[in-house]
Amino acid sequence: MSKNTPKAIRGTQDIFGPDAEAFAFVVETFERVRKLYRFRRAEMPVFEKTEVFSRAIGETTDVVSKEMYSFEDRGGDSLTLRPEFTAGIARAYLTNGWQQHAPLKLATHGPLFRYERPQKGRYRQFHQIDAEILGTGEPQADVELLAMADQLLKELGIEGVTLHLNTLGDAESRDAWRAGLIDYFEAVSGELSEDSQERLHKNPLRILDSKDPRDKAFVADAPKIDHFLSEEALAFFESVTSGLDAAGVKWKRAESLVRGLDYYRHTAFEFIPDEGSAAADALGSQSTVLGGGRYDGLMESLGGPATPAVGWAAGIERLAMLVGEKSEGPADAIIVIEDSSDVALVRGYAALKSLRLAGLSGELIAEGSPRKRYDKAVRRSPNAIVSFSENGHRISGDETTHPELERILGL
RNA sequence: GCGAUCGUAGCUCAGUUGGUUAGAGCGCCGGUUUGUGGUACCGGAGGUCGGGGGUUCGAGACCCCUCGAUCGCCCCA
Repeated sequence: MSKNTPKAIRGTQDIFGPDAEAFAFVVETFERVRKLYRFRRAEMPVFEKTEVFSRAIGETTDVVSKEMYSFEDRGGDSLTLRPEFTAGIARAYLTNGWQQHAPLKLATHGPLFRYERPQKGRYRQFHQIDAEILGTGEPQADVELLAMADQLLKELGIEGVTLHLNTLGDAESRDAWRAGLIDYFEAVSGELSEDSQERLHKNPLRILDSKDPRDKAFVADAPKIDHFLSEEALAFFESVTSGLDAAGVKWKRAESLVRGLDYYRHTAFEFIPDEGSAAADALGSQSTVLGGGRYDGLMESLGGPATPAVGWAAGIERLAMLVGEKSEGPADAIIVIEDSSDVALVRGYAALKSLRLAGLSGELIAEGSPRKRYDKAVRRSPNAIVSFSENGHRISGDETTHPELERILGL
């Protein structure tokens, strides 16, 4: 490689080979499962006005305050490469009048951008699959969404991952809990980690998540959300959990699970690898594989009418790390031209076309030393090899398929 | 933003306390061999050792800067 060749941008990836196959497998499985649950496809722009994200996600969040790819376009507007799906979907819902379809089940996937330090399972351009149910505040929407997530992980063959579930309550419950936590941690603030002293006023809920042993000592006795839950919020959560039980979705209560973005209310959840599992090992410290929750206040922050909604997103790269080796699979047939005659090549082209019209996959090997072409074909391990020379053809591979192949190729 | 480890052919890696012209395997290209066959042998192309500066008679190796990768912290999917 010349030193003149530009390098890829930090934190971006060129995905190829088994990794690309695993990536495609995740997306294809998501597409299949999403149809089973009757979620409709939507495509949103990759960039939006910056305020779409800053207003929806919250100015003080890390995502908005230091991780966005923002730039000014030629017209002087501040635009931002989407750091997540939900805000853009909410904007689309409002600006297109999708209220008429409520409750609306949407699915999408694509690239997201966050200016973070790259790490295992974390990239600056990364990819997510995403599912949302917009315009309904019914707990059955939460159940439906989680049932789909659960089935998706099963269809991907991912094991050792558990649904961790919590409720943040409604806006009042959440605010009361937050105030309670501040009181509690303020009393011992001198003994908390530096990070948590920072978090105390910015985002006290985050302290509950801390990995620092100094914090953990106090987290166990910190006030629990359950004490602050209004009757309605409690009833909502109970109806979600009983729905999950009925739908056969296994879950685990995670009292200290919070979500980083300001818009979450009520249900919050993450699918996390079990400790010591192969999945935990494969993912490293970026362990949440799928996460989301209810965001009843989000639409209002974008100037829309109060519109309840739930959603989740999952990192395609992280899922791909868990699905195991995927390979391309063998070609149905490879056509080899075994000499340099024009006759053989012409017959090869014709055979290739017939093959593909019949719905079989295949390719042609007619380059390089004729003597070595057959070896090349063998190395690709196709189901069959059809070789042409000036005065004939030969088929190798599973003999029972030869008559069928000869019929298709007109031999 | 902070910390640790690491950058040598397309890939995986050797390269001794600093010492001539930097190596191997795989892959690629060609030749011979074989001829229902992932064979064997021979040959070839491909590197300003991530980049820049410094120390030295001499640097792939030592020092500084920089870029990148990997793994943690943070954050999150």
